[in-house]
Amino acid sequence: MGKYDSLKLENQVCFPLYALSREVIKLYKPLLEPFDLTYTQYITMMVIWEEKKILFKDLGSRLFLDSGTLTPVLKKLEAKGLVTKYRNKDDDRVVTVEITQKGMELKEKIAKVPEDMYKSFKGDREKLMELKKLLDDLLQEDSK
Amino acid sequence: MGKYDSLKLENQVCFPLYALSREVIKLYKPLLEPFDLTYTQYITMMVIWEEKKILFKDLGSRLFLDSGTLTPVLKKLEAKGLVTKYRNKDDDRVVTVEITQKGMELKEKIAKVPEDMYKSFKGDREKLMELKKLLDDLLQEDSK
DNA sequence: CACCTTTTGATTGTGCACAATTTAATTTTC
DNA sequence: GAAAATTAAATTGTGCACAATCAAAAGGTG
Repeated sequence: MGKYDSLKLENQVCFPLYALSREVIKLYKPLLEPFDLTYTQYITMMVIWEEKKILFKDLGSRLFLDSGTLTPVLKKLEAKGLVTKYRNKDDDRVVTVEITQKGMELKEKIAKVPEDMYKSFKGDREKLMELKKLLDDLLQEDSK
Repeated sequence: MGKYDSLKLENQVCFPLYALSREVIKLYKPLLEPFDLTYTQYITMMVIWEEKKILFKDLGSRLFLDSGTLTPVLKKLEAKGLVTKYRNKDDDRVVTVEITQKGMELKEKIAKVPEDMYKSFKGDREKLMELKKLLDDLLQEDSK
């Protein structure tokens, strides 16, 4: 191995991670466009659909996103009428995010997106599950 | 499996891909800061270090980045004196990007970054190679 | 050769992503 | 219980990332 081989793009692990991530998000785009959601808005809604009501702080740690990213995303989701936000009565610093009726209705309509995404995948499904396991492991390792 | 389980964040493959990608880029930050490079600038330099001279178009396809991203990145690298750009004499549309002396010198100095990154990784190295293989496969599949 | 299509890179506008700072409120400490 | 430390979210500024558009140039077609 040459002196600078470790500086070659093809020898990086992070690069295909980064590139594939962006490529997959591009695949989501046409599926989410009919629902007027970006990918970040979509994964944010996923957590809110599951929890119905969640603290801003917890939402951030679930998504690995900080307030600088999440604040404007939630403002847009609120403007679309999908969620509401309010400050805690006991502790004014704490913000709770809650699903609205309209937000729940979107969940019904959008339920086919993961299915469509999965169907469009032509490769080996075993490998995909293997990949997910490796990623989840590393992500957990990192967040410790 | 419940009706909406496929809409749960934990069941997505793309999410850990996206989240881990960002986490790893964050790990690069303190390593690249002494060299005044962002992660995107770093991987761009990687290709230019390897090729010495490369067409703008080819650089974009290597990095999976379009001109809207790459143009300003290269402007910054040029402003730092690491690369030069010039238009082809025969075809004025075509831009060539070339490494400078200062750019080559940076390669020497930065050579320890991949090593440091690898050393800082505490997990299973076998798994990391397995991950890279899966990612490279899927990325190649996608770009076909 | 004039017209049409394609190619190439730059520009514009929107939406993250995150570090750093700020503001406000709460908790801890002495 | 006032000062100090901590916490939570918002704000600010920088840097991508990409779709859409544009402008210029090259190449193909009749």
